[in-house]
Amino acid sequence: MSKKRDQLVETALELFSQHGYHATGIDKILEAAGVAKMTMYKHFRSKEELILAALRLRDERWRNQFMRSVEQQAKDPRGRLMAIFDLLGQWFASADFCGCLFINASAEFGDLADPIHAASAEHKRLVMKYVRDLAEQAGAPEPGVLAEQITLLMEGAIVHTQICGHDNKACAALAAKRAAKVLIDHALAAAVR
Amino acid sequence: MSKKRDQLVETALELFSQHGYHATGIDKILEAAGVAKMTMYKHFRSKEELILAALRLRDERWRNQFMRSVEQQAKDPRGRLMAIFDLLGQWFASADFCGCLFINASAEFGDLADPIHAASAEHKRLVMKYVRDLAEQAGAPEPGVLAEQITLLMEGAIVHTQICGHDNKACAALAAKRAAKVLIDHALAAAVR
DNA sequence: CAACAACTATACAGATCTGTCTATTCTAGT
DNA sequence: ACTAGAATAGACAGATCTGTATAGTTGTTG
Repeated sequence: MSKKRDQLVETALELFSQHGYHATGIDKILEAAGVAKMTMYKHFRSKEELILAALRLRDERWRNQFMRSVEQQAKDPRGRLMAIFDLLGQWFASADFCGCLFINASAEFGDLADPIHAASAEHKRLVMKYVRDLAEQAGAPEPGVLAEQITLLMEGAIVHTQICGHDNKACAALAAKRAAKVLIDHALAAAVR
Repeated sequence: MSKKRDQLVETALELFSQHGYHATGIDKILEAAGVAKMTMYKHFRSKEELILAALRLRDERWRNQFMRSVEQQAKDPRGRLMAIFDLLGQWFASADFCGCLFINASAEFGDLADPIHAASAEHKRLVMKYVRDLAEQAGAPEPGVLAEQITLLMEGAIVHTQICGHDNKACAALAAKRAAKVLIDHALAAAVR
């Protein structure tokens, strides 16, 4: 489509990740992207729309990479559920880890009716649905419950790492993985019975 | 101490909870608290110091109430670990639930060196230490590991509820509780062996 | 070349933000 | 009742924010 538009969304994504949404002014994004202000307002009606566009891009990219990595890391559903936490560990260890953009967005835009908050909720819903599908394939008798438990561990690990730092190499991811193993084994053992 | 100072911190706490830190201007706080601007700047050098004071108050109150409730809800350490999630459920169901102020602060002030971020990290450290003590009393062979797992579930439940809403009565708290039960039983079973 | 769309630079409006200054009033302790 | 400290209102500076308006510059395509 438009090259300038892509540059804008890309730059916005980076700056929002690093400094948050309110703290990142339009002018900073424009300067970093090398785009004139009027060009931006041709593409986006407001800052809110730019945020939403950035979140859409992030959601698409993150989920695609997440699902692709999970599926190439293990072939069986149970292994894939476990692989989730290895991927989190890699993510946490990356230099540009700034936490989850959607969790951060929900923190800044707390109103449930806010479109930005709604976009975050939708992202989490989609991630959880994917985990649920894996749990179902693995034969969990209550895939929804297992998926929610695993999702809680994921979100907890993300937040904990963001707050307490990721010096201790993916510590939270390891703890989450151990916990997930117990929960998965427990759920699948109940299935066999 | 100073009545006006207390009003300021109290009001700041409420507004920061509802609208976030950057989005809440000094003027809004002053108006809501019924305090003049110069009075505030007599007590606090800057907005950052007001935020830190609000977080200190919150940390003290939240942890005190949390520990008191946990300890009166159950007498044995294992029951207390489980009781954590009943308390979370009550918290989530309260009308003024806005997520965890410290998680939200870390989202807005992402820099680990930021004093506000550091205050959040310290709060989480203290909460986890308390959980660790409970795990130790319960006889967990690796109390640090169990504490981290439980903490991850707590933070996950908080974030998930904030993002996805708490209509479905403390749903995330229930899922977390079920997961915690499995993890605790697993840890303590290993201890007996 | 001509025409049309995309983009740019720059100034601007109007609001809001943090923090300062001054001059006045309230209030509590001796 | 007097005085010192606390709090007040309100204006102000200077920065920054979102969004608009204008006029000029590219670049592509027929």
